[in-house]
Formats: sequence, C-alpha cells, structure tokens
Amino acid sequence: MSLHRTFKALSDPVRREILEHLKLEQKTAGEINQLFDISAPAVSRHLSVLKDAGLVRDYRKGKYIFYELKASVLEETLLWIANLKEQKNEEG
Amino acid sequence: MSLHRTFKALSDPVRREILEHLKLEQKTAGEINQLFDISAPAVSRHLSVLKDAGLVRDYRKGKYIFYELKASVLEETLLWIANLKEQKNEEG
DNA sequence: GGTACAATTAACATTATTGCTAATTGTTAG
DNA sequence: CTAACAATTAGCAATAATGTTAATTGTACC
Repeated sequence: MSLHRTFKALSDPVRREILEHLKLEQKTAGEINQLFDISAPAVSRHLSVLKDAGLVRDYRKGKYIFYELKASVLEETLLWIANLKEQKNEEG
Repeated sequence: MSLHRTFKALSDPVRREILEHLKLEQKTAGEINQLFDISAPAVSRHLSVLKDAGLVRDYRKGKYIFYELKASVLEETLLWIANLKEQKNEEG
C-alpha cells in the first residue's frame, strides 16, 4: 500500500470519520451509512477507497458486509510525518 | 490550522516532496521550482496551499521569497493518526 | 522613471473527486 | 423460483484540484 494512497484516503473528512468509528468497533456498511447524511453508494465508494488504501478490511457475513479498521498501514504514514518533524542535528 | 487543511495539503505528491526538500534547508520559490517539471505558477499555488495549512512560512529577502518548513502543525496530525493506531484495551 | 528579474495572481482547460439516482449482484427465507 | 433486503456498480452532474499561458506586482539597479 503506497504512502500516496494512504494520504489520499485520509484527505476526505467522511473517510476520516469512518475510520474513527471503526476504531471503536467493526460495523456493517449499513451501520456506517446511518452515521452520515449521504447516500449508501457514496459511503460505499468511500469504503472502497479506504480498502484500496489498506486502511480497512471487509468480510461478508450473510447479507451483511462488515468493515474493520486495519491501522497497520498507518505506520508508514506516521514515520513519514515524524521524519519531517525530526530536528536537524546541529554540528558538533 | 485545521486537521483538514493539513491532510488536504499532504494529499498531493508535489507538496509532500516540497516539504521533504524544505526539511533539509529553506529555499526560494525559484529554487523549489527548479526541482519540478511544472510551471512556476503551479509551484506557487502549491506553496500557497502549504502556507494556508501552516506547514511552511515565507519571508521576502529582496527579490526573493524564501520558504521554510514549519513542522509544528504536524503534531496534531501525528496525534490523530497515533490515536487511530492505538490499541483498544482488553477488559480486565 | 525604465529595464530586468522573482514571484504571484488571473483566466481558463482538463482531470479527479464526490455526490445523486437507477440498475445490478449477492444472500436469506419462504 | 420469487420476494425482500444489503450492498455495490453504472452512469451522470456538480465541484474541486491541478496544470497551462498571460498579465500583474514587488524589488533592485542604473
């Protein structure tokens, strides 16, 4: 999963909020949908972007498709940002 | 500076690369421009987005405008991501 | 003031993103 | 097989993002 995909995925407020909800517990697409004032297809697309970025995992259980957070890819992102923040060492 | 602006600013590869260069040393708009295969106005706009997000600071020195990294706003971003990664505590 | 250079802002074209409704796919239950 | 429900994919409209060239602004130097 590329750093670019991760940053792109995180650049949308709906997707960030989805991740925040999934941090608490896994949810079905329908449950996630109810959290927002946008259509089911719109949420579905956001979920697809998150999945492509490797930020969530989904699995079907009967009629329902569950989504759960997969935070491991954030490690790379965290490192990239931390590296930018890192102080330049003064000479000596 | 909002988390949203920061994430939006970081979602573009050119802007991320600009920040990486500025981490090493401050540069003029023209110097930054030479690092990319896009027009000066395009780079100027990217710099403006970074500035609005609070990720860089600029100051004029004669004909030149210098840009330097201002990594402090990344703290909030880092915390947001770290919080997502944070393990849920098991009961007991 | 007038020329040269650095950089930005203006105006516009192209592409990407986001949202909608309608149609399709997958699963359950009769 | 059919009806009902969950969710996605298809097709399209509106908006945002990114790039270009042309025009403008700011500074230095003669």
